[in-house]
Amino acid sequence: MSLPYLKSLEAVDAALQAGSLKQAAAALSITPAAAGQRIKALEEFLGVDLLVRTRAGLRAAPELEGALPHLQRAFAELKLAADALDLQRTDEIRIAAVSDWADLWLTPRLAQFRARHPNVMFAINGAGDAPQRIGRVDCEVVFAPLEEKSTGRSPAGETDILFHDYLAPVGSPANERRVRASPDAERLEGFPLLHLDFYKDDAEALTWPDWIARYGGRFTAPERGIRFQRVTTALEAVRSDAGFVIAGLALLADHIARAEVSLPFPAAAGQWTAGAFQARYRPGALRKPAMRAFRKWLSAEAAASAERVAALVASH
Amino acid sequence: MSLPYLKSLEAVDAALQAGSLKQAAAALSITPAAAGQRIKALEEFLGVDLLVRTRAGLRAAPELEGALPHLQRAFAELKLAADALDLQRTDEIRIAAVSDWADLWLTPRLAQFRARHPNVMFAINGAGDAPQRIGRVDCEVVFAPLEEKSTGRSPAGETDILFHDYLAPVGSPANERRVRASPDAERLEGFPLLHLDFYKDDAEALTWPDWIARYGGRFTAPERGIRFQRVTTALEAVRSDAGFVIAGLALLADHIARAEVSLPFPAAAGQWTAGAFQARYRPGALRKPAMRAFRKWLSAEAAASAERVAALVASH
DNA sequence: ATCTCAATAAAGAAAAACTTTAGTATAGGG
DNA sequence: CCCTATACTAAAGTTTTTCTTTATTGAGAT
Repeated sequence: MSLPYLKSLEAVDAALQAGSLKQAAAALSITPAAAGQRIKALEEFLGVDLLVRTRAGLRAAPELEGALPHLQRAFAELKLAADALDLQRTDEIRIAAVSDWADLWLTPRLAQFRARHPNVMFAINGAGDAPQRIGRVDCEVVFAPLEEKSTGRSPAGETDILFHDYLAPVGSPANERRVRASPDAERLEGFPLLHLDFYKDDAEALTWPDWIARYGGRFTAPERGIRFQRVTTALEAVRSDAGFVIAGLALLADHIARAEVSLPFPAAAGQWTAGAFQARYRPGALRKPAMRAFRKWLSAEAAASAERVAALVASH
Repeated sequence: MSLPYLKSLEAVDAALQAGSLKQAAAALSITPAAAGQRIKALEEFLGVDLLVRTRAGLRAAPELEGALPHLQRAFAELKLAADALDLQRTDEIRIAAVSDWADLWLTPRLAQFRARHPNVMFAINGAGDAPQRIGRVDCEVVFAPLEEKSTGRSPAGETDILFHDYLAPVGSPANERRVRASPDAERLEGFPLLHLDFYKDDAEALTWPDWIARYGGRFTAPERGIRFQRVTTALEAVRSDAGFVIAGLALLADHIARAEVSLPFPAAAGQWTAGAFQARYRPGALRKPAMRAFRKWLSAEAAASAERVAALVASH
């Protein structure tokens, strides 16, 4: 028992509720012309005018009388159903992201997106202004090796590569000054080396032993020192002059720009990661306009960020 | 408050009611694949499974529980609304036709269409197997002058020209035989002339005075005699040997073929009408598949009929 | 009369929905 | 255990619907 003209009926209901096509159209987020077309299609099919257009607004035509109460109840119920399913709240974006990326990269930039899209709510790693709801996250951000397109079937959903990171030693400005004073050969002499595990699974991961071997002269037992799982905590340590750490500049670009941390050595003495930060979108998530906008924005911001790191590496 | 995924919700409701996608699809007159897609689209959008697919059929997923009663009520109400509007009965065709055409031409042929489309119901000029309903007729058949395409705007809706008619004297077979025996000059001598007003507004209308002047020799006061408004009644008069009438052969072709009436003179002694029988379809009416089929059939039948009259005129 | 606003018409563009074809899993029968 | 029938799913491509844009009409207000 297919029932055709669902959208026409919706428009009729909306028009009667709103009192004018224009307002009904606004309520349905379509143009007035489209609203008129929906209604007209049904009227033509039935060969009856369903709405009486009067100067004072719209009224139900007598032919509609029998159906109108049903219509109104039907759409009221549908609205309840939609609420129960959270169909309405299309303006919520749920993100699960590796927390360092979220804290260091996304959060500072997000204000900008939110300024442009004031009614989009976020839930990032469970926290945020969007209430907890049914359903999985819309977007997942990870640092991972690049997946071969051909490797099996893609895991359903689109994946954007945001940016690679660039690993290089980072220290506090104070420590940087001290290092600059030392001769090259023993420049790291006396500074504790901090180790960050965040990138350790990367195929091109740069460790202190690697770095020393390539650029660094002498240093006894470069593999020793405090290990950090998270970039954020390593960053805190560096800022309190605890030593140098090899970290990804992409996540720290802002801190470097604000001179909260600095590069003690030429940035060229570093290494691009093989993997990259990647955003994976749940299939279906991109149906929401808000998600499409977010994806576009995220990709653009990521590109800008990559650009900036590349410039930093080239110039420094 | 636009509510998206209306069709998805409809499919969910139908699937739960039917117990299987296949049956739901049948109920919605779509393919099972389409039904699955509708549901899947919504599930993806929400990021939740709404239906639990089990060997024993489909069940509502827990996530759906809150919404399900609303959904069911909503679609039940919609169905009521649709019934009230007769949205369902798509297989009814309402025709308003000039009654002579309906009685003499359409009705005899309609059986053939009905054989092909057994579940299409007709209401012709208010009578028929289709119940009385709201709304205007779907198709109007008139005998009228040809409208210039350019004359103003078309009166909304498509118009098909069915066939022109051919006016010529018609009589009963008995009278025909008697006429054939008479010499040409006084061949109409002694026969009452019957006058049919049906075609009188046509630009090329052929009347008895016209005919006598052109083909007929002498006849005193050819404009006198009984006048008939309708072809059917004139036909009755002719069949009871009341005299000769100038009538349209297109409507009488069957009667001529069955030798119920006959042409007392060569058919070439006649005149094509300027106007034609025309079918005007209400805008929107052709959305119904049944209407499209009817239109196609009607046009084909009309063409065949025109062909037949032309052959009759040429041969006789 | 002229202006403004809402509604309508028409055309083209965009998005949704559908069918087709092919493929996968599962239950029942040999 | 294997085969087959059945229901569902996936992907691709096509058709239909729906929407926006642009222009026009018509009614009421200035």
